[in-house]
Amino acid sequence: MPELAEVETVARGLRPLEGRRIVSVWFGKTDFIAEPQRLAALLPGTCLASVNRRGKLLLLELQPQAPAVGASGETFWLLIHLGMTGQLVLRDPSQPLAPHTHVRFALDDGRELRYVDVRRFGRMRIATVEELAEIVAPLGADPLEVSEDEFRRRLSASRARVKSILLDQGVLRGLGNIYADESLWWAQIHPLRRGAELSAEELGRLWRSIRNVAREAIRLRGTSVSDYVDANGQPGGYQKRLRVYRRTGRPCRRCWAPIERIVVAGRGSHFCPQCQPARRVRSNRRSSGGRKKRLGS
DNA sequence: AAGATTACCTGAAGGC
DNA sequence: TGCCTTCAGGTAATCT
Repeated sequence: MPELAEVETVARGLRPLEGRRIVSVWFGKTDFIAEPQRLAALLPGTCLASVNRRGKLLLLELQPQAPAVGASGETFWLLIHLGMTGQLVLRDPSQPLAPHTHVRFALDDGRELRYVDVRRFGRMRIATVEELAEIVAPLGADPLEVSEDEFRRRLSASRARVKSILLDQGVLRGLGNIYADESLWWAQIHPLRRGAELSAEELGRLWRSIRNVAREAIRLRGTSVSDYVDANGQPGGYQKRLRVYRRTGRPCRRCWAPIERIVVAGRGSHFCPQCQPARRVRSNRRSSGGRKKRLGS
């Protein structure tokens, strides 16, 4: 599943192509492309000026070389969202086409950038500067750049399940099901807990967990559980580090209790029932006096 | 009206 | 063996 770390890895793999020119474009199925004609008309002859990422969205900046009739000549962006099974792979044109190859960008160095997507949950479109600003505006904070204070403020503003909040791209951009589950395990927070009921300490743990998981996942070039490969067709390495994701019934790496799976926000959610209690942990039985009083508002 | 649920899409895997 | 059902999940649309 392409999330922050996978898309970042793909972006880094495409960055060496900056300065390359797109010679021609070939299309297969186009039902996941916003305006295929616009792509077909605008892309050929453009120069790839930069490769960037915003959350899970890839931004390819394209510079027209000789402004065509009717074209403004200004730079524009090719936006690519890999959805769930999308792949962008650099290949030699002589290599056989993988099934579900839907777009091929022929480059001026003789190579070919291919978009492959079994389920076609991915999206592709052209955007002007103004359109790009509109598309990117609703996205939330970058998990690696957000301050701890800002993170706490954003999460405690919602009464939704913390798992849902982490998946909400308008709160944080780039987290998906895998890294949400993994981060909650490291922070020892149950996925059904509500954002507004998390303590400052719990939110601090979650903030740090997300940063560590995201950084480590990027370092290991993403998680490959089903389809994900980078721009060179290579799988990532973070699947070896997974603590809960798709480990239902297997022992928790911290306490040996069997990992459980429930559905939250329509997504399989994996957690340790012992390390990630559904209710806030009572501090200490022996300190008597029952549960701690919450500070009055 | 925020929060929860469903549709989209295809292949793998499990049940009988 | 083969057919049928279920599951996987990012996002937009729809429901409550």
